[in-house]
Amino acid sequence: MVRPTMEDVALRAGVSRALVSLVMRGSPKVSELRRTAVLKAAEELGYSPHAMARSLASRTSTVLGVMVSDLHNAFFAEVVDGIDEVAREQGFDIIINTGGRSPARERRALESLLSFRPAGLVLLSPVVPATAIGKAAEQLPVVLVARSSRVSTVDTVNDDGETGARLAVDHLVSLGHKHIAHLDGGEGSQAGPRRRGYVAAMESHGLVPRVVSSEYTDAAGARAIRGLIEDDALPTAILSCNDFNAVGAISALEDAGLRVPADVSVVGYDNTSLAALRHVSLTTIDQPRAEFGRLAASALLQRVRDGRTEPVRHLLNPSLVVRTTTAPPGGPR
Amino acid sequence: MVRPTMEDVALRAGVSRALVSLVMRGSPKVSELRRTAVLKAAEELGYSPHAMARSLASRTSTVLGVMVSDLHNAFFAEVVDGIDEVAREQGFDIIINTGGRSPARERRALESLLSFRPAGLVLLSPVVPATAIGKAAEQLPVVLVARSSRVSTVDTVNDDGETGARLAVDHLVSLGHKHIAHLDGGEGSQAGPRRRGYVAAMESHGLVPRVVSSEYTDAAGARAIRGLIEDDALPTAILSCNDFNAVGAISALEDAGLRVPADVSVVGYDNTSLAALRHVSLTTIDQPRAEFGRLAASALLQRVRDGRTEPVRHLLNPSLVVRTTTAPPGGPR
DNA sequence: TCTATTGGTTGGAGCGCTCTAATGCTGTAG
DNA sequence: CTACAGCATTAGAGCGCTCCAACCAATAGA
Repeated sequence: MVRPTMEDVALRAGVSRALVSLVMRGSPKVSELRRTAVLKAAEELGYSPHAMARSLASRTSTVLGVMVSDLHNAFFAEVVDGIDEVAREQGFDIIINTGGRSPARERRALESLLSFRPAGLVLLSPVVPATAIGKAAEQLPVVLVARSSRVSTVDTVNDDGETGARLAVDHLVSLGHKHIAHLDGGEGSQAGPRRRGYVAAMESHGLVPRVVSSEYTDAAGARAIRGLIEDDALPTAILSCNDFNAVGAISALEDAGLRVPADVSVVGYDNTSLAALRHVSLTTIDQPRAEFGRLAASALLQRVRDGRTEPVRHLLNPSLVVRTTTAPPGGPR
Repeated sequence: MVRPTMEDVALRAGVSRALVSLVMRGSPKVSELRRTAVLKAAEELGYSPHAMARSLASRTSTVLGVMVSDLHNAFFAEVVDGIDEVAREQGFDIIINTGGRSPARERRALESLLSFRPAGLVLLSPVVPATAIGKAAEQLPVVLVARSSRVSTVDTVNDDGETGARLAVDHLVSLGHKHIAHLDGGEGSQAGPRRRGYVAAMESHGLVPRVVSSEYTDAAGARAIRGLIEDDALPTAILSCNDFNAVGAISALEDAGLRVPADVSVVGYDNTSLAALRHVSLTTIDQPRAEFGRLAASALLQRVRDGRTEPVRHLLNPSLVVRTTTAPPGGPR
């Protein structure tokens, strides 16, 4: 239950602690003889370096902290994949922490992450106030993903929600739809740009936008649809704020005896694995999630190693993924 | 970009470093006067303790390491919630790391986690060899979730897959089904117990078990169903190895013009959020995931703080969740 | 022969903290 | 007036490591 230290290895290999340190860090200025002796001793003792002591002594860190606001959302998993890929490539490790979508928990998660003094921090769709982010950014490089910021010291990586919404509207219009409603994401992150993009696109097509207030959940999507049906105000096409919402909308439509896409077309947003399920097969807007992660990690590493200081703002282009929930009004011909 | 140290706080508050340390750890033997002075100085400097230095000096850690084999699986998110809940309660933080279902990456993730010298380690459904786990267990308390082990030094938390499969079979039999096939999970974790439970339950009902080889994905579920249809060997009910597989099976059934549950009943396993979607509404077997996490964290903390040494084996009872994909053969009456 | 140079190796200081033992300082009893 | 608690406070060592400067052959150049 007690791990060997460098001292133990040094003793066993008959060299000094400093030499062991050099070997562990792969220094070229060690004779082959000593190197093998040290490695052998380390192996025998089951020694592996103490990352904290190392980082304390060297005043550097090879760890990137990642705060995931919601572990349940598969969106973040793919972003983390991207971060992990780049970090690993560059010899960095990542530690993850979760905030559970609550500002208080997220704050604590942030504190905890900071207490490890990582080289940098990636915050995935954080809900903490901007001031907390600004404070963190005073201490180390910070990148925000799926959340914008005016703080000039942090980098951001976002998708262009306006473009994404426009893509969806254009697709529906090209199929012949004129009555297209948007179930919006309320206060949710990125809901604003999507809503704006929808409205702008509708207007540019000379159509009347109709924004129905909703949320990022399937229950909310279903509720919104039931409301539309009650008001006898069902459009021929729906643009949901995200995939979950879209799936709820589809359920409610089917419950009401309507067929998708024959009677109503539905478009989601995010292209989660849910949308790709054969059973769901949702037309949706894809965001390059792994690319988000790669860019975030790269941005961090640029600051850490190349000492970049001017902020970077990545705005990635979403793309349309056509599956089987959209068709011309009146059904596929 | 440079964080203040205890020394800085001490200087500013006009006290010694040791006193600051006491205040930071909430020691009662500090006068109110000094305490407020120190806290004020800390606040002004934006000081927060350096977790690594602390853990190095105290030779203890308040961090639990969690290795998640696959971040994309929502199953793990809920287990982590449970771990987090207990850990937070007891003043521990958690750091997460991901292995991406590859033994090599997982090994590296393990190394990385160990290098932080956490108080204990939770491995969620790890795929690394047992020897690697045994080695880790020599250095700190280790708990395995969703993976069994014969290593006597590690604790385990699992669901009783045999019972779960039996629950599903009993449900289908009680509906009147006699031809029930199992799409199995191959080499997947926990696939064995589920398969054994299915076979035993079928036999105990005097029915002929039929195990169809499949995998834990929706594509595999669909493929298995297409195979059964081609062979003209479709049963009246299906027990899938997990929810994903079940959803794929349902798609393939519907593609073939069959109705679920009118023509074929389908039961999943895991009760993921997917199953709960109105659109899917899958009858499935629930595992108490958050409870897995809570038990895992508790087991760890017992070893860490109470010094327990005999291993603990938790085997939790799954339960049946009836939704709308099961009905008597020939359709609901 | 003496001085540089080079490559390998080492002692020691110090990273930011905790912990133990010792210190100073009251206040009360002898 | 000394003695002795009892409490708040502090100096100093040390956690496992890195890093710097010093050191020590062994070789090269003069």
